[in-house]
Amino acid sequence: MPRCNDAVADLLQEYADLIAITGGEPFKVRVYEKAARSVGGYVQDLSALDEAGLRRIPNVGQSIAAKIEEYLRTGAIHQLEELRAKVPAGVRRLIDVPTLGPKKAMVLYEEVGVRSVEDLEAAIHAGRLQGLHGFGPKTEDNLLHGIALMHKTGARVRLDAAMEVAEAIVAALSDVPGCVRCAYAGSLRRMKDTIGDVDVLATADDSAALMAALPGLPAVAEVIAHGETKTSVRTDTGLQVDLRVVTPGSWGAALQYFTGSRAHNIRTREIAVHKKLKLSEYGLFDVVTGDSIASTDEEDVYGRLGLPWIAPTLREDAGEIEAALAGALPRLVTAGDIRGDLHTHTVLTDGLASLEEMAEAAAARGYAYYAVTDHAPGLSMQRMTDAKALEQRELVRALDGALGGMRLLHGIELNIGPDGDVDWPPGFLDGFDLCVASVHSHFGQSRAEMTARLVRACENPHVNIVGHPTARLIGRREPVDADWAEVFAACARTGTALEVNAFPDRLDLPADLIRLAAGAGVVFSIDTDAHAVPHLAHLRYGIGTAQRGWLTPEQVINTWPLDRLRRFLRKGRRTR
DNA sequence: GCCGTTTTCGGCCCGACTGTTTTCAGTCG
Repeated sequence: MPRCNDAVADLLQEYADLIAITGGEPFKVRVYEKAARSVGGYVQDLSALDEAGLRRIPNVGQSIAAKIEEYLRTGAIHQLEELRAKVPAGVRRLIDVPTLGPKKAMVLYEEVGVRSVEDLEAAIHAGRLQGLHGFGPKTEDNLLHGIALMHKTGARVRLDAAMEVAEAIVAALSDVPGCVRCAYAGSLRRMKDTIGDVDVLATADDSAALMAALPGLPAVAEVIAHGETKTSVRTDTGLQVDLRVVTPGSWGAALQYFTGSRAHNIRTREIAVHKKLKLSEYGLFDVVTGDSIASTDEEDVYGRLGLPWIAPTLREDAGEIEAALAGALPRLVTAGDIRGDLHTHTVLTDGLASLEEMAEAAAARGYAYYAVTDHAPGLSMQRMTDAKALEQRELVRALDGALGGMRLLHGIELNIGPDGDVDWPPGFLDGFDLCVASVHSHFGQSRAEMTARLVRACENPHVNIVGHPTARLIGRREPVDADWAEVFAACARTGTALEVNAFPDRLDLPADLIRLAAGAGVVFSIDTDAHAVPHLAHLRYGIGTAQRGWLTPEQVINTWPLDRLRRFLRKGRRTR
């Protein structure tokens, strides 16, 4: 189940959306949005807090604390219910369409009677928006494109959202009497960047108790199918969950089968056929005698096929079978290899926690080093100044080594301007231990412009890491268009690392581009881009993405010892 | 509705971009 904080954050965000749609006070909208973010990123669980505790959360005052209390006590907020009564749920979903905000959503609802995204699409095709003030032909095109983008990701959900649901269900089912083992499989175990449905596998001698338990879990809204060994449900967030139960002796074969991918499974079954064997979810069998040869664990199943165990993140039939047969599988980077996070924020710009709080949490994760990289002034809304950066540096130096020996690096997240230049001149950049540089604007440049822009950033002797290189937001913004081969060549030539941003709505670079870049000799930094303490735990998604890109620890700069990392960060600088 | 080197009221991030306008509203980051 999502944390209570997340549920409250969702409600506050919904309240903000509904105020905006109904034309409420703009300041009020921002306050509720800020409160939602603060609550979502707050370390302590809300349900453990009293009124005074709630009010200590930034941007939560008397009124919002009262609403949170009401929710914790009754499960609802009456002011929110009143707004919900005024605005159909589908109208709120309209603002999820890129380029469609609250104002236009309300016009569409009041003037044309549009009550959902589907209504909007139909209205555009029927020409019912023509003549409507503020809706010209270009707007219609943009809306249709936005809707198409939404449909493309379709019902797929973000990796972290699926993970939360899966982990809660696995935990609950593991406690069911008779359950021997339980785990999630499918695309979630392969760490794909979006998840269509959650596959859960369990073993038990008698499946009945597990079949009965799943529909009764609190997050379940609807039972789609209900049989003896398979039950499918839909959660209250609309995510489909399939539970499959096999006997304990079939665990390995079933886990292999349900982890997939389909293409990988076809390959492994072909190998079985050539060996006069049959591979199914129940085991690996001798075709002639029908005897079970292997089934209890995955290593055994792969081993009897003549293969080493293959990490789930590689199972896409993207060369892993050939590599396995040749004994050439990579030693994949793991969370345990990571010595530090090199892209993080604090309250100095748009983070939610102080430098001390972030650093303490990083030290608690056992990091040897940790870089603070707040936004540079080019992102004007963040109001960074030279003085603020220098002041923060003193704080960083004072804390350096003080938290369990963890070394602190003072970094910055620069903005790569339209022409590839960055926020500060070389003289000022010399003072930072490292510079991440990212695209935050002008996403629609042509391929030639964007390529030149990124190459120029790499050629800057102060730019160490290109942050979230494609700038995609999963389901919301397409990656920028660039000649990636040229960009990767520039990275390799100049000693510039590419980021594997672990934030679940980014996962950027994406895995396919990671493999291409690695082939060009590029090195990487797996970072969380954390804006709050809980975000530091997103590292796992960056690790999963890096593994899907076949990365080894050697190719990841933040697995390196600090002295080696520092040599890399020196790049083409004049000093240090 | 929150907050405080502007401190219990008055201000709240702000500039770029787009599409639609003919001077501006809406959206985005």
